[in-house]
Amino acid sequence: MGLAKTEEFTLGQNEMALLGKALGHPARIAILQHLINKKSCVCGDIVDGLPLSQSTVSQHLSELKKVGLIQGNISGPSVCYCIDVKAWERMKTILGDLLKSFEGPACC
Amino acid sequence: MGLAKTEEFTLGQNEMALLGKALGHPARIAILQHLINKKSCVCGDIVDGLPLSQSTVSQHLSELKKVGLIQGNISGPSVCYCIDVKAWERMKTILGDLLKSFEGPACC
DNA sequence: AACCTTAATCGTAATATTACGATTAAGGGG
DNA sequence: CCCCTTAATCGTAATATTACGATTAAGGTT
Repeated sequence: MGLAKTEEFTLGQNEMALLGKALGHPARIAILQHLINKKSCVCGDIVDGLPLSQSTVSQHLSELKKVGLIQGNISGPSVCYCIDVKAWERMKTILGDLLKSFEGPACC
Repeated sequence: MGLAKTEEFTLGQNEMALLGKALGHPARIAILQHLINKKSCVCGDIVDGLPLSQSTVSQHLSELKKVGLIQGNISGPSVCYCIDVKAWERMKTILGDLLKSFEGPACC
């Protein structure tokens, strides 16, 4: 059906999944890396650094904004995007815990 | 177009994105948690623990298998799924590095 | 061999995602 | 005020994802 049955899973599982989904496209990874490296946070610069059209990049930015990982601050005619520190810390905790939670060996 | 332009991004970005995508559904998170907790690795038990049909769970299992995170071992009439230790370690490194790579503060 | 169990695959439908060009809205600069 | 720049949104199209029932294939059991 294309509609994920989110209601049937725990809040934690859904939160992890939303974070995973946000990281689930190379353009969004590239955007985050750009912001992490603090090359610049201006939207136009992000667009210039990606092999995608302005409208497509804008869509990816709004997906990242939707899960709270980035924040957009209007700065004159342009917009400055930055990592949201608290959201990043939360992701670090949530995904970090998942990654740490498996200690081998495999069961079979 | 619905077709991600993977060729235009780096291998690292694509690898991270594939891992993110694999984690991008609560059912797959639940499956991984089940295997991590080693409640059992039998496919039927995984199906019983999820609010989804057998065929849908099978699809999620095959997605996880596609990115290498899990492995299926045929055991008589049933199949035992387990975390792939090496793939998990790699994910830990790759996503862990990304998570660690941002040290605030935000630029604006 | 006939049968049951188990899990993958097929067929199908609904919804989501990705992408782009065009348009819009908002902020400066002349 | 008119124009240019900037970035969001709209409209649209192609492809992907999610989900389920039905079928298939493979392994045991009797």
